Amino acid sequence: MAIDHPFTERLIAWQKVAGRHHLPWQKTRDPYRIWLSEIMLQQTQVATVIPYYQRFLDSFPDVMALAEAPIEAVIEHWAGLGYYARARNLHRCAQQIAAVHAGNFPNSTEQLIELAGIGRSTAAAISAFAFGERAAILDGNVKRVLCRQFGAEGFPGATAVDRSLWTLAESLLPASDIEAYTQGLMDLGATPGTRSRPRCADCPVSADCVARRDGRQSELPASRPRPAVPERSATFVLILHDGRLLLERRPPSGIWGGLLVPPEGEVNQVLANLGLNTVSQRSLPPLKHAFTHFRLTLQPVLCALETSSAVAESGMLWVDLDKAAEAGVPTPIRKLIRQVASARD
DNA sequence: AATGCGTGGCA
DNA sequence: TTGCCAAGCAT
Repeated sequence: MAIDHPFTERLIAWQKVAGRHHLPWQKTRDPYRIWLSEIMLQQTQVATVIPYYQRFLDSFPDVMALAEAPIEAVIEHWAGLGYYARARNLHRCAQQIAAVHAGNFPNSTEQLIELAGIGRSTAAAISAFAFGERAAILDGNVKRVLCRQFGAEGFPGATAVDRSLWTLAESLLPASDIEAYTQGLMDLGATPGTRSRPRCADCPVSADCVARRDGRQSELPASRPRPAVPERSATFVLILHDGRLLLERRPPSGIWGGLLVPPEGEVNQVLANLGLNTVSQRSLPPLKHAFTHFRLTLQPVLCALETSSAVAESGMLWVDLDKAAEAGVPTPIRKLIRQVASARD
């Protein structure tokens, strides 16, 4: 006979004495009631579900009553609970059970998962609680518990991480006591193993917890990666004349609001707008700069003016190249100016 | 494989 | 105030 993992043993023992035993859907092995609770509890907290669960059972006491009810009545009972596809699938599932299974819930995860609205985790929860089947759940609570306990890295929403967590969840299943084990996982995530400020002193598996050992409770599980920031590029025209650089002041709001920057835009367009003629134009190496919400590649172009065209437009000013870096310019512009200044020396 | 789906609680 | 996310699933 296989020996359970220490995590599994401790969790089962803890659930029996310290776990939840009086939730409305725990007083039964009726698969209908367990199924209803599992669907309502998808992405929804226990306290929110309880009143809906009781009203729903009052109106639809068994799967046949639900199957025969009009969809409008089902939706009406679901209103306010959110994720309304769950209600439509619930009704469809009841009708599938009525038609295909003669009104009796199938008693294996394999068959349950074929039904509308029942995925891998919900099928496992139903078959564990209603039929004592040895099957692994993996909901948000369990992911959090496993990531912390075993130090699993990566965002659990990513496919590869999800796969490895399922494998881990399967490997931890107990030889017996699947009900207490499954409920214990949920209870652990709900009570001591909360997302923020977990109460490790009350946790039955904190002694072996990798996150606690390393003080990384707040880092595990990893949060959703920030959406890729947009990439932008912009040409900045560095116009030099008599050892001075032409700058313009940005509008008060927006990026670099109120700061001085060289004119931005396509080179010849910028020069034409300013009524300037150049004797030379030279592209400098591009410079990357990261903002919070986008990344900018600055493409500097160095221009030398014909003397006769050295006339500044309004809103623009000439700044000594040696002083320009300190004249209230943003960091990447300061870098550019320093490069240009040192290249002239 | 990445998104959309509802609502409420929390920091 | 805003962002994050919860007993996930379907597409």
